[in-house]
Amino acid sequence: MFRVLNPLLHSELRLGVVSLLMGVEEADFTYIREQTHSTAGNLSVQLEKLRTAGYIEIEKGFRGRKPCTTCRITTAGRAAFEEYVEALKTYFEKGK
Amino acid sequence: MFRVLNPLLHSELRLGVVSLLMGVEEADFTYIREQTHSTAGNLSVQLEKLRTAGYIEIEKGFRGRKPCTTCRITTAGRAAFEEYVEALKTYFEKGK
DNA sequence: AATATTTGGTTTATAAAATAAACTAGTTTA
DNA sequence: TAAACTAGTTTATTTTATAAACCAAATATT
Repeated sequence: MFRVLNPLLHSELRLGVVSLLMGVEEADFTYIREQTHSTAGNLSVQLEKLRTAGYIEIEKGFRGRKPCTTCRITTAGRAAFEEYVEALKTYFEKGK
Repeated sequence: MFRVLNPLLHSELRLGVVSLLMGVEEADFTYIREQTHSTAGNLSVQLEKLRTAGYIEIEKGFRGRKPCTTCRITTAGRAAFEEYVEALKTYFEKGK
């Protein structure tokens, strides 16, 4: 009846990050922090978890002379997100 | 962009319970435990949280001579569930 | 008829997660 | 050049979820 919800995605912030990255080529740390209304500390921790899981890639570079961390979703990340959506549906569809 | 997800509902087990109760008049403890594949201890704790929040009603009675705890969703519970669904959509709709 | 087992849970303890606070390194501004 | 800001990381704290231990009553077993 109810499918298991991938705990890595079933977190408000990580879900926001992945959802955001699903819609763009890439996004940098500051932009993600703004869009998700998260603190830098929390975001840093959650991005690292997503990276460890292989759901995103993190590239540390520079924009001008300032450091700039860029994130991109991976194929595995996309698949996990889509699977999560399917699992969630079991909580909202009538009966089944 | 991303709406806040009610933390009381953003929990796999509590979401399962509420989702289940949305579709039925009432359900007893054992049935809910089976359907959600949860342990009695965990379910007991989570039901109490939902009750405290006013999302469900819990009635302790007897079926024959055995105790039987029956749960029902409240109007507030329904509203919270529907609001949660709307909030979730912001994580899955393109752009917006 | 005593004793073991099962039912239907609750309470308490532990593990895991999210979040916040403190800190670092370098940069820009006054 | 000192203060304040940017862009984060690391560590500590709080919260949450989950599991383990427990309890009372009912039923089944020898």
